[in-house]
Amino acid sequence: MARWVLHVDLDQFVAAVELLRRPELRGLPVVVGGDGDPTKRGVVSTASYEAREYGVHSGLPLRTAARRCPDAVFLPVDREAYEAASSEVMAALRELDAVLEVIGWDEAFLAVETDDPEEMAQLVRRRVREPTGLECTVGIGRNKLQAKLATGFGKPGGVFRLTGETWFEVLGDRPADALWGIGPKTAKRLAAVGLTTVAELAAADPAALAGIFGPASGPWLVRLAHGRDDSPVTATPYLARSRSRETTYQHDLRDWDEVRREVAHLARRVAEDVAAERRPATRVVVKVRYAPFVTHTHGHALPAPTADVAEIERAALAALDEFTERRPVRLLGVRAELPREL
DNA sequence: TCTGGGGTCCTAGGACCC
DNA sequence: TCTGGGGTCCTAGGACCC
Repeated sequence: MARWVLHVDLDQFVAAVELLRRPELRGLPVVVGGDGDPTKRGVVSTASYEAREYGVHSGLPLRTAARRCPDAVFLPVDREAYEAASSEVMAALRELDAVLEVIGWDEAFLAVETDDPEEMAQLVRRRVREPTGLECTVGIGRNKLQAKLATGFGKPGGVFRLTGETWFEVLGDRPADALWGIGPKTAKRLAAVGLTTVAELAAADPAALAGIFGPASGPWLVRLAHGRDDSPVTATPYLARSRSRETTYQHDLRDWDEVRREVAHLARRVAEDVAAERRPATRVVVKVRYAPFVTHTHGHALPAPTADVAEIERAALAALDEFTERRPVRLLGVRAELPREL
């Protein structure tokens, strides 16, 4: 029997959960994001396939979505509902004879031993659909990278296999940012040195790219373009490296006393989250996004690791004091870093 | 009328030490 | 008379992902 990696990805997950409890919306353009009011600051969390026809997609400002698709039904984000649905899906996947690595609300890898991965993928789709009513796509690969990329070609509701034998045939002529980990900025820098497609990046000299992108990132980009990935599928429980809270205000804050109160409030919420982890924070960082969307951070290591609310609040306010520009503020955030071990 | 919230990892530059 | 070189830690910022 051969080793395969399956990547399971729920189709339009957030919208699908909403459609389950509002079947009357099926077939309509549905947009989930913010508090459901498309005149406010916020972005699209997930758009139904019908809404995507209008150019509405995740990350799009709600106001833009409303302009592109005025007839869409806008719904507020309901985290708890999605977390509950996600738990159901992951529980169903855990029933399978495979190593399960959960990588998000709506995504997971499975390491399986089988001679018929397509049959296994269809089994996965049934095992998810039966208890939850949710559809998913399954990508098949020899490693996580191949499986993850395969999923995109199987959507929606399909199964797709991508291996070393078909990698360049499927992806060679695609733009570099089709790869998992290459975004618009890196794609642009690659294009500037004449590397536009996956095949071109794969043929590039790792040492030359190390000079441009750094000693780890340069060679990694070339490995990525070859579809190489030796990271294991691991069921090891996830240990958070940080906990953070941030808020974009509907109206910019101009009063710095209010900014201080908001940072204190965010710090207390972070401290509660940290305490719930039963691990101390080692560092506290404050983020300020000014009205023109310019973002800065200041932070310090704590004198000693602590989960104490008052100490974390004090550290956050001390970090805030390092911001000397008192211009209108659009967003405030507080992040606590946690030790890697424990 | 712009651009959420919660994360991870990498890089670069300066401090500091031997 | 010219001030090396390497390692590591800390901090800020950037990029990316879901």
